[in-house]
Amino acid sequence: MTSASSPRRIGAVDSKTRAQLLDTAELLLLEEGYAAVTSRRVAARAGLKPQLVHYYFRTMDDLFLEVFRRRAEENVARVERAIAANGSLLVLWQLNDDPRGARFNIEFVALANHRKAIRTEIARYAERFRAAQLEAVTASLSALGVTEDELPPIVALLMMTGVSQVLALEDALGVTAGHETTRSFIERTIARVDPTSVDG
Amino acid sequence: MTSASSPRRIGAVDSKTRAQLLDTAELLLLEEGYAAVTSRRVAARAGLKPQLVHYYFRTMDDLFLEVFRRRAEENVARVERAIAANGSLLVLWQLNDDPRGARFNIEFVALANHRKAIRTEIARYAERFRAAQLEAVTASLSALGVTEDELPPIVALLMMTGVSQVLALEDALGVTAGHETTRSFIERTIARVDPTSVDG
DNA sequence: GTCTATACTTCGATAGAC
DNA sequence: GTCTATCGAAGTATAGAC
Repeated sequence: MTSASSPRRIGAVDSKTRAQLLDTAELLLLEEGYAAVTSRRVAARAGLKPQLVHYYFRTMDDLFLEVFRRRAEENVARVERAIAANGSLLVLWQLNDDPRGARFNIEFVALANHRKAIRTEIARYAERFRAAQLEAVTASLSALGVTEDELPPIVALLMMTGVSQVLALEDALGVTAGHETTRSFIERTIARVDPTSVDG
Repeated sequence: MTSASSPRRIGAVDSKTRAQLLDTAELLLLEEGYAAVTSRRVAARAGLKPQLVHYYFRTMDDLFLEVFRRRAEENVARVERAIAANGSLLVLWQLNDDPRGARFNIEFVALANHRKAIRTEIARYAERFRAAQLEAVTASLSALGVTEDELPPIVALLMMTGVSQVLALEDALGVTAGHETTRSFIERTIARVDPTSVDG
């Protein structure tokens, strides 16, 4: 499905150079924010010519979408794998408590506010990711005898997601007061309600 | 203190036009993200000439900092006022559960990642804001007989902050599944532990 | 697949007239 | 305080040679 409308040539998706550009774009995104991801800067950082960016990606939006999709697919897969192996609350928390992933999210949410074409894609992923995690949280809480009334799974999940986002976000600013207290409290609480959780 | 080093003229801080530029910059920031806040676009949206932006703000960083400071001061003041009047958990939650404020935060955290000169200022504010709220949460929980062991105030605060951030962030993407459940659960829980809380 | 060359746009910032 | 005029840098994107 090589999009017939445009006469322009586009490089193969399995190209090594293409992958390199995606890696560099992601690096730049995390280090300096989405606004630093320009064709010139990505190319310079990768030691390539700027025109190659446009050879592999028709527009910069295409590049952003590919950077996003690649990591998003990996994240969903990682969560599903972890859940299949051990869907405990502790594992879910540890998957969420990932500064790099959280910063990635922040950048793309901000980018979605700037480039509307990207918003839909991110929203779709957010729903998929949410559903996968919700299933695991629901199963966990149910197995532990926690009822919907006591703590709805979606609330537990949003809390987990929210706290880990804030921790990562503040980390990026250099504000870390109370972080250790919070992390250890959460881990202790999980260990208390779910004795089967084992730290890996 | 009119910064002697530069020969360049800078407009008065109490100028009406200056305030208008700040309003417009903030509007643009919320609607289209920080990358859309350029001198040309701010001016166009305000019905003014781009050069006026540089007349009132030496650099774009200065403009961003002023937009940030203005709202930050207001936020801190609002929280302090609310706490003085009624420092209940419910009021604190309602102050945090403000989509506009949360989106403002996201944009500036992302901006801080892009413009390092702005990072320090945001971090300083984050600490101030955190301290003001922490004081109120600590007092509230203590008055309710909740011990540090049961729930450290900083943990309660980070959870509140985190959840409201995630709700606002998802709202912006158009993802709202479970939001109502979460809001009502939090409000019910607060009402349960703190019967003095009265919805306003 | 990568290069040179290039068109066009938008940006930040400044000088100087009014 | 606002205007005209203007620079130089950086951005996206395309055409066509190799």
